[in-house]
Amino acid sequence: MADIPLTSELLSLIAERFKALAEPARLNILNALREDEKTVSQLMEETSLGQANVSKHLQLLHGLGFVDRRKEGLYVYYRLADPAVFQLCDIMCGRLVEEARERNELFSAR
Amino acid sequence: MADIPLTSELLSLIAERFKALAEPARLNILNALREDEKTVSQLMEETSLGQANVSKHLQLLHGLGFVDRRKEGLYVYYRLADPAVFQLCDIMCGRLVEEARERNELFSAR
DNA sequence: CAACTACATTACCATTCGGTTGCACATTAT
DNA sequence: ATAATGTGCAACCGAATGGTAATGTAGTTG
Repeated sequence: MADIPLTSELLSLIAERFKALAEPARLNILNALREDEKTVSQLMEETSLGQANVSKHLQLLHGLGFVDRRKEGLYVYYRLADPAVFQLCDIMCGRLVEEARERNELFSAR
Repeated sequence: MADIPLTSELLSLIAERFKALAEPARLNILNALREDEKTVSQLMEETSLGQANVSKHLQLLHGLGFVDRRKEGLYVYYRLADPAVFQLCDIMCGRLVEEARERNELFSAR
């Protein structure tokens, strides 16, 4: 983990970032943004979440630098700012995907 | 993120694993286990956490497969079971470490 | 101007979660 | 057997968190 002392402050900062990804709703939003930048309304449709809910999650992700925004007229477009997110998910899946694939419980027929 | 459909169930499973790392106390424990396997008592000393607290965190980490245990006499030795944890932290640090290094706020003099 | 739309913000509620206390269980020592 | 030690576990409490409803705000349209 680099050659840097893991002070309790640094551990808290790392934990804070993990916490942002520790929520299905936010992972869902980030995954929707993987394809393209999207407005809050579009994200509401794709994720089936309420407006205030999506907005709140986006504020959190924006505050931590996971997403950027761009206002255009009446709409606000959000886009990924940290592609490492999916690298993290891939690693996190790892054995998870293996197990799931074997059990064939979570995926549609392939 | 692999070529696998991200069902809501899978998103929940991924989020659950991120949540395990979204806590300074657990990151502290995992980091202590990086050097070597250790007993609950040793982990209590290194992390300055209460006994029941350490035990509870270890149960959670064990349930998700992040750590393994080995009972020897009166002691229980815990060890890392998923080295990917630190790979995740490294990535998660990324820009975080950069920013911190520049501000020189979080690290002792180097 | 007023009406409408897209989004942000606040307040509130229900749930979750980290930490502690107390107790139970297993193992070792006397 | 009794005492002492290491650990697990249930119950509880206060704080944090996700979701929602209501309200505010900026920008557009008529």
